Amino acid sequence: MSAFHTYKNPSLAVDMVVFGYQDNKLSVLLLNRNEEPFKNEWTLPGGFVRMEDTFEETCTNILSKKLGLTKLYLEQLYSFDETDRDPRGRVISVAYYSLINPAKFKIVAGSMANDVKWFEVKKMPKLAFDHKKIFAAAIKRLQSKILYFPLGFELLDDLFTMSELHQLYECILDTEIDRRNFSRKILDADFIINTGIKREGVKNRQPDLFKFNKKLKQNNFHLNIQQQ
Amino acid sequence: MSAFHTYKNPSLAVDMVVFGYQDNKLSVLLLNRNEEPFKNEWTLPGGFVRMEDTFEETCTNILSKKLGLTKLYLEQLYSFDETDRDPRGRVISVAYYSLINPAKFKIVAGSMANDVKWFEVKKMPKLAFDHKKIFAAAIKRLQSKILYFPLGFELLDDLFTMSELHQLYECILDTEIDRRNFSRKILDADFIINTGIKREGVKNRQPDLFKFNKKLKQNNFHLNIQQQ
DNA sequence: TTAGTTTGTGTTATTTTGACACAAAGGTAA
DNA sequence: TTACCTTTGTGTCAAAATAACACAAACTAA
Repeated sequence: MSAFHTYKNPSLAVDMVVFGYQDNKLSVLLLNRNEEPFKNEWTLPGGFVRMEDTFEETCTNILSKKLGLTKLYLEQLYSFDETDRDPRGRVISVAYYSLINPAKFKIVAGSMANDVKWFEVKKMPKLAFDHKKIFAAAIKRLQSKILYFPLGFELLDDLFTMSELHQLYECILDTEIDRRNFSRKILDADFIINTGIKREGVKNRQPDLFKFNKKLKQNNFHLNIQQQ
Repeated sequence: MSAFHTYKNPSLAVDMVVFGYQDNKLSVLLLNRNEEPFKNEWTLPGGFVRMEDTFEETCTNILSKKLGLTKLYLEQLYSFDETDRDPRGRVISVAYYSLINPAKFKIVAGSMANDVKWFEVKKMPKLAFDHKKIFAAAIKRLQSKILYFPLGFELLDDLFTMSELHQLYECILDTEIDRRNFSRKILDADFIINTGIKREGVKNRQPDLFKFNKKLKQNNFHLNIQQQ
């Protein structure tokens, strides 16, 4: 195409909605900006995409180098393209969301921010740019995807009890789920049945722990939980 | 962010999977390129995003100016970012898919292509770039979304019979669906019940035509059709 | 008219779901 | 240890959803 070099290109960035689960609450990691625009306001972690990096590489670099987070579940969410979404000029944002177990990491505010903090999804502050919209899309995706894909395990320890999983689902879906019916649905799910996931007792913990094999994630299941 | 102007930005393009339904077959619109790279090979329609245009504006411009298609259903699919996906250099592709009723338009090959043709999804030629991957993602999205959102109507005339709709679903999902159970599910769907969609006889056509009001699209429903 | 096809309605067995009873197991405090 | 409470596992059952199919009415084509 002859026009290949005649266009000026929009800038390209990634923004990430990093979910963590602690104390039976779902939280999101936010940075307090130390530069204009939106200085001292809260934003999603993000950064520009370099010519030689893929989106995932960009995400991984930002999270690992600046926040110390590695080996995360990452999934592309949507690309946000409104022409006025960044006051500095035209910036496309490719949004990703990530699920992490906060117990496994120490979050460190790098040079890019005054502060880094977990905010419960029900107590979010005002967000800079169009990040409120990105956050809303991420919550919606998480809520719908967890019904047919075992996302929840990313947020828990490798070993967890059925009731921990149950509470996680109630928290994410923001609804009550009958404990006994939930348990049966999980145990009937293909990814448990087909792969022989183990249940075992572990010292000093309750006797019904699941041992979760990360390889099981690929198997689909469907919970069909009714929203209240 | 001080780095705002120090990055060289990847080029940004949109590519579109335009679905049409004719003769009880689902087809996709492809262009035959008249320039290198991939000269004389088939590709999805697409083009570069200008600084002042959103993705949807870019899509609309390409489809209307070059192919004569207007007022289309458009939905963002995914953004493809592999660094080597375009031999000319780094090009991000934001993929959209579109549903049109081919009977309403005359497709014209503009200056950008040798030829424009509908290809049945089961008889696709080799595609240039990574467009095979984009096409596969679009089919998958269409198949899953049609189960809970009334997408199918975009592909039919404003008036259509129940059996036309039934055949469309069988075709898209590539499975057999019991005619009588399907009919009941459609009639029980919220978007029919809540809005009082009309059924009426029309001269010279079968007496069970639906009159489809475009405003109804917003209402969700769930068909829960079993894949064979 | 007749034969064949398409379409609308009804029936039924099976499966899935939601709600809940109850017992077993584990923890805690005396 | 016992008594009591909490947590967890299994079972039951009614209601709802689903899949399969019978049959009659309407239409088409000859």
